[in-house]
Amino acid sequence: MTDVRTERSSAAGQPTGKRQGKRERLLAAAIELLHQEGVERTTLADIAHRAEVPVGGVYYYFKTKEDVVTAVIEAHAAEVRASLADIEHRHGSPKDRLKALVDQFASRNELIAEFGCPLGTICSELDKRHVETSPAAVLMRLPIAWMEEQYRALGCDDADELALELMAAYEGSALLANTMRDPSILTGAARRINRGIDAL
Amino acid sequence: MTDVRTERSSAAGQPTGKRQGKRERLLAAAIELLHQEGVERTTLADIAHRAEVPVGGVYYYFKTKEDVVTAVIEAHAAEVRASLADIEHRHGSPKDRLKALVDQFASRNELIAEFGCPLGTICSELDKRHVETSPAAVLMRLPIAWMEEQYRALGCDDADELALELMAAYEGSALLANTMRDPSILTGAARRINRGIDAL
DNA sequence: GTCTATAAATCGATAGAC
DNA sequence: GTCTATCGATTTATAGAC
Repeated sequence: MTDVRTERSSAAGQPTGKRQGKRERLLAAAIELLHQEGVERTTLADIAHRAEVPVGGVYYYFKTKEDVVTAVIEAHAAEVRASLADIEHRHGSPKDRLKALVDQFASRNELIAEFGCPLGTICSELDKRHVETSPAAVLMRLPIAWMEEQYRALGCDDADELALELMAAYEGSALLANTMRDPSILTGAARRINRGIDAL
Repeated sequence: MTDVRTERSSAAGQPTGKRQGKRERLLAAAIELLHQEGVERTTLADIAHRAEVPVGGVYYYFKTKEDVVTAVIEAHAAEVRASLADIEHRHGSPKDRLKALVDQFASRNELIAEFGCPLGTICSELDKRHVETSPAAVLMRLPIAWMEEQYRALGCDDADELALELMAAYEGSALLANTMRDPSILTGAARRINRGIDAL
């Protein structure tokens, strides 16, 4: 639906200097499809087709489907880390930083009402593959640990609980907004969360 | 793992009087597996095997896999309705009723940390089947509408928002508890929610 | 190094035996 | 009415051609 072309013709550190952005296209397609269609319902053929890459050719860039999932998780983690670093760079006070994160959440309300939170849905789905430690759990811990830092900088003793509460409020609202297909559930949640931050 | 045998040898309104509890066993197995393994990962063979019914025999009791899913949703809805009716019967005041619901949530913390909220996970997963109105959305609306009634009886103008907030806090905490495999996230959430109800 | 053709396995569903 | 045997479609993965 949306055009996610992060093309960069023959750049980056590939061994041979003869690569177009095929791996990047496959990864971008996988990120979209795993979010919109779900991990289990997305086939490698779907990914290859959206990336405009030959169907069997996926296995040249990824060993297995689980490798694709791992790459998607790492891409999400990199994006979250970059977002948090950007917020830290743009805002000095912990309160402003927390509210900037809430604002950033709010900028994707329509997408989340349609397909759910990218982090939340993938965590929920990957939990069903009973691996010891879910590889998606790191995605959740990134923003939570960061929020805990901010709350701690504000002098809150229960910084860990406040961070969990904020994330839970957001993820729960994302689930309800997605289930009811109603983005306004997320705007209401953002308003309440911001009010709580101001009242600290 | 847990024994869900709602056996009732040849009862209920079947056309012929010659039915053991096979359909009931299949439904009970489906309820468990859809929760623990997920909708997409659960096969009809898995369900038949857990119900100790011949593999192909599922199709005598259910037309298609989607029919099984529909039956599971309806079973969940019936259970939720029964729980809410029971709470209304046992408690007179809206505050006590809301807190009784939170207590009931809390009684399943370990199960939820292991497999997620049965309602939340099925809503999240079924949303990926882009049907107009998700059949699982009714599951979410049942407790939300009921909570809204209680808040309205307490004289809250923003009863709808309070109900959404409570449900979101619970579902978000369930997702985090499941992702981190930590039931204490749910006990912390329940404590906060109860505090909010008392402060009304 | 890249991709086509195909193997191997799995799953939903059906036809028909008992 | 109940269930066995099997079909057809799909999907992951590989072997090997170019």
